[in-house]
Amino acid sequence: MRTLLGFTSVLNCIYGHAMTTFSETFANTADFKTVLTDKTGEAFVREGFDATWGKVNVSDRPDLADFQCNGALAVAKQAKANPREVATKITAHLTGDTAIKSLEIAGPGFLNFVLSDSALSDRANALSADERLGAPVVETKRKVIIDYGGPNVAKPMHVGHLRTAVIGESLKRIMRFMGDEVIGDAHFGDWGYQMGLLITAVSDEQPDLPYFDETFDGEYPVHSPVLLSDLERLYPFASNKGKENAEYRDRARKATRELQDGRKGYRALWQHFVDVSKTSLKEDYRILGVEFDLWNGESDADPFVAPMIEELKAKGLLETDQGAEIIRVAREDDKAEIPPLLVVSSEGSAMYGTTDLATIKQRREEECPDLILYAVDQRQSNHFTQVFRAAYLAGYASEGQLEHIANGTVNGTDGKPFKTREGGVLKLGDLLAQANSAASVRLHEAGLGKGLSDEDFNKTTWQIAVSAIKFAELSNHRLTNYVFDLDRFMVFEGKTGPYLMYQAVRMKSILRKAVEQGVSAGEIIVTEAAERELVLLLDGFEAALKETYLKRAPNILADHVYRLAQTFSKFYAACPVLIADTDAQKSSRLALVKLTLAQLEKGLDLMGLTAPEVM
RNA sequence: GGCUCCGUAGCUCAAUUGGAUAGAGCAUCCGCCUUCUAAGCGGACGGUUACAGGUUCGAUUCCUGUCGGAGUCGCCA
Repeated sequence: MRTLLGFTSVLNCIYGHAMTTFSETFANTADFKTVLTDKTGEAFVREGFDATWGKVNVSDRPDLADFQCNGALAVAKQAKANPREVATKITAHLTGDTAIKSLEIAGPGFLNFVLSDSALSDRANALSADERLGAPVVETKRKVIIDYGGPNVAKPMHVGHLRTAVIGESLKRIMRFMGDEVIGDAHFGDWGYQMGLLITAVSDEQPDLPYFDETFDGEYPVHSPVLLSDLERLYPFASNKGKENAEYRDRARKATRELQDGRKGYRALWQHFVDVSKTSLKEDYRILGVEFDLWNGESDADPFVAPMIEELKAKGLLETDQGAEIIRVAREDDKAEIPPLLVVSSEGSAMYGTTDLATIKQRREEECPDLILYAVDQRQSNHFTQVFRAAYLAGYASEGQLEHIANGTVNGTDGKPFKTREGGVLKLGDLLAQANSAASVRLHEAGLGKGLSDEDFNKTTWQIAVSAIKFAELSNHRLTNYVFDLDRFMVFEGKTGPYLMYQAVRMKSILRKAVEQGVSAGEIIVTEAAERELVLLLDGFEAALKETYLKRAPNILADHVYRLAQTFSKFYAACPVLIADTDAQKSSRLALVKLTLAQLEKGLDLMGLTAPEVM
């Protein structure tokens, strides 16, 4: 379910900046990787090679170096030269830099950079002073709509809905933080045949309601005649009956049509369905920390369908085929056969793709986005190919402005699509409650949270529970068909959300104690190995965010955040802060803790998580 | 059958334009709480990256094929 809309064209959008596609580049780049890349690139240029060969990466041999450049190998291959000789010439241009403690040629021609402690100290202090904690900003701000969620009326959310909600929310936060203007749209599934099914089911169960009396001209009741539980019960019932019983199906279709044609009682009843469902959905999303800017539904797109069809006709894009109106979207070089987009079915109704296409038109006219991302299951990839091509043909967007951010499926521990042990669907709300209960038990077992009020204790367990679920989700690449194993997520040991929470809590604890003891943060002076490692990690925030942004892959951010927490934990064990030998060391390490906490909390926030004060 | 995605340690997952010794967590084993929270830290064990070829100085990564899994292929969404 995706939405639609569209009235008349808004000229300044159609002919304005939205037709421009931006290259995705970033502004402030002060991390070691970039600085070293610039320097090394310059060295390559001075040897007559392209600067791009100077790309420096974090070393994958931390025992040998902090950073490395593989460019000499590649350029030598192209120039048919000896890689070690090339590397020698490059290093000659890089001597005399005090930031570089050592630069060595290793193996077949790798350049190994080791940075000086003072360079690390300087960088750490700069990060401390940077309110963005080293995060990059996009060079050109764009307006982005992210379409994620896709919840439906009468269908409770389940684990499958977690994927798009959690990934979409994270991408929204990341892009927004990096400077884009981002609108999150829930794209509520509130229209179509399923609504007709519900109306039919309610009319059979409660035929005396005024909604079904066409002669009724009074005020319809304010309160809904159905509860959420009724909808959840009626929908599967009606859906099955519609499949088995042709007469029932026809009644539901008729109801659908009448609803869409504006039959008053049906509209009023439908509004109750929408309100009841939305209230429940919003509660689930609230717990998950997912916030939409728009709750546009498919119904909001409905008024735009008819004008759009006229427009498509006028443009000569529509073709009648087997009684339906279609747009052909196949291309010469297609490997797979891409079927045409069905705009009007042979029964005269709007289809899934119709709604989506109209939604693109609506968004263009109402929001004029530079980019629309669809965080939707990969199984709909054909659908989006069709819709996107149709949109390009219709001029509702230009090539590259529409992207399907596909995700894999969520499986159970048996490798099949997730089901409860009883074989049923586990409702998201129940799942969250289970996780919360597990967190509560764990906290009690550990004898923690005793000093907390009931309210704070409850808040803490939810933060831990949600972190377990969301981090498990986000640490997988979005295309992975991952196994959802709540028991494993709830163990709270190792690479889990609660681990991240725990490290944040330890940092906060140190900060509180520092205040008590009158220790204040000062200049960071890096000396210990654990400090070096931590600063290098902090420096990597920028690169991790860039990568996450370009690939629309929050697992890269999740990995950075985890490694940051892990590296801090190592530092925590190796480098006492408040009981360090000297005051300067205390101040330095305290500043490092503050910086680490700030970046960790920012990273958590970008994943839609918040750490408690105590756990 | 066509097309898409996937196949990495016993399990769940990573791997930055093709780079050095393929990394984490869990599980198993060994250490570490009279210093800031042990939901922690250190270490060990664990791999023919499904298989067979090809390109390359170098392949988990690119190409071809085989096997295995998932998905999808116009009037559902």
